[in-house]
Amino acid sequence: MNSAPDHSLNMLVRKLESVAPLSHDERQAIQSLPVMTRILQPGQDIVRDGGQPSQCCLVLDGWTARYKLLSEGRRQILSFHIPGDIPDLQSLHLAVMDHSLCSMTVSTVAFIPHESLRDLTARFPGLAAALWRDTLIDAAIFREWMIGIGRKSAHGRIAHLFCEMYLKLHAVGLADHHRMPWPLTQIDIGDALGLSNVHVNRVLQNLRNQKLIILDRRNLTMGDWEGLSEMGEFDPVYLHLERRAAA
Amino acid sequence: MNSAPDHSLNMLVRKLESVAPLSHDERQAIQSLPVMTRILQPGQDIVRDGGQPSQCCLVLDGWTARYKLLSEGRRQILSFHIPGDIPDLQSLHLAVMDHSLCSMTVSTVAFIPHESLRDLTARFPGLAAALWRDTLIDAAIFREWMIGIGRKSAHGRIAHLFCEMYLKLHAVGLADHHRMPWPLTQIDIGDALGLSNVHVNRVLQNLRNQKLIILDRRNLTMGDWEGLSEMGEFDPVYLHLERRAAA
DNA sequence: CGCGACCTTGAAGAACGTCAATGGTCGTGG
DNA sequence: CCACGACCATTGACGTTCTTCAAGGTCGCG
Repeated sequence: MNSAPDHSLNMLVRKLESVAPLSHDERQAIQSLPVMTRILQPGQDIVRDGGQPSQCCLVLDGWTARYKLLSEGRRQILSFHIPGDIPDLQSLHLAVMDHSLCSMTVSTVAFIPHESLRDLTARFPGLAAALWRDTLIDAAIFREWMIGIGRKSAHGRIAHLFCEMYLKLHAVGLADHHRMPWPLTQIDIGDALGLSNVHVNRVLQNLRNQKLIILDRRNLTMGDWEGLSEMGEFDPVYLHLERRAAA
Repeated sequence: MNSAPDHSLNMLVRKLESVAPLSHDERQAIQSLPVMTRILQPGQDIVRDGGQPSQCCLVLDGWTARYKLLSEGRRQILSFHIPGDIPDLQSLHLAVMDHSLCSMTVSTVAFIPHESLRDLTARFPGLAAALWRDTLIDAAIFREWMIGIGRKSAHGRIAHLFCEMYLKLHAVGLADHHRMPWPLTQIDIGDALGLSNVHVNRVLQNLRNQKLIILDRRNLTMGDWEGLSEMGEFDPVYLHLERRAAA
């Protein structure tokens, strides 16, 4: 148990500041949240479907994913999360988990007790609004995925996922020059987009042949942003990344 | 403009009370929110993709839906909403709409200014939490739809939708005895579940032949709840309908 | 009566899934 | 250094679910 005021919470401060300016007190209150940090191996469950967690999980390093298992080994991945995200923030107000959360890579996560977060949101309505907003963006991303899975071709879905993850990573300084780390397997991509791994493989080869992407050694370079975002009908409005309007 | 304390806001009081007990002051504060009521014809847009609404919409009567249009006339319906829902509550914290909202039937809706809601949530953290929770359930339903569209057969998806809508309607007293109003066309169902209307038609016929449903004159009877929920792998946990634990 | 919206039906085809086998890569341990 | 195993990518053949297109048919309503 590590309750020292280390800098793991700076990540949260920066995240929330990216959408709304924080007062000194608010910043202070976040910094003094109790946290417990853990390092996870790939594929480890953090919270499980049906569980009733008493803490939230802030991702400090690595990729995590929410998913749900169905009969006969089918799996649907619901979202990918990168440093700065709180993938199970909904558990603050929904007692029982309706899906699982796991690490996709070696990850570092910080756990924050619900109790502390509830206290924080009661004392600072502005922070409550900021966290609420965060879960709303989450929901917007779910909607966008639904649109892809429901109405786009495999090519479109994959191109869209690349565009989305690039912008998310770029926003926290983890990608640049249309190049990003890509730790996901083709099975993972398929489970996220409702496709078989075989079909993902074929589409990826096709994208490579078209020079739209270069994908090797867990790194992805987008050779043609315009082409990919058109293919995926990608419009970043749903990510609600606008810089704060008021300084 | 109708700011009289009519009973349209009772619907909201009841909704929020179904998850958390409200204090007298909180109830009072809700009741005195300013509202403007409107009656809509089927298929009318309430808020449009790209818009920046300054009010939220409480459904008093009828069904509404959120949707997004893509190129070549493709449409993905993202959710259906029934009386008591606030389908665009996310606009309180996300300035620009990333999808549209429209009426599916003749509907009555009440508009509540963002300003008033923001004031309400700043004064009553408990109400903020209750509304927040409402948007979290929304997100849980998105996730569940994603699972269906991504990993279930057409039969499973349709059966699941029937189960979900029945429980939602039942919870607000609009359905009983496994019978409910069903105002949606087969095209609507297809656009919600990522299917063509032709295929929806064939699956519905099959469900009828199996005596799983009776569907006529915009009324749906579920002949075999067990069969349908098994077919749709339906587990209502994600609806988070649990009655309040504390009295 | 006629129109529009919806449902139904058939036939053909595309996109994607399943199954099964092969090969590549990487870390581990002998 | 090499052998091994685990996991992942790749390939081919084949099936199936679902889509598309096109043509009626039904029903309610002005």
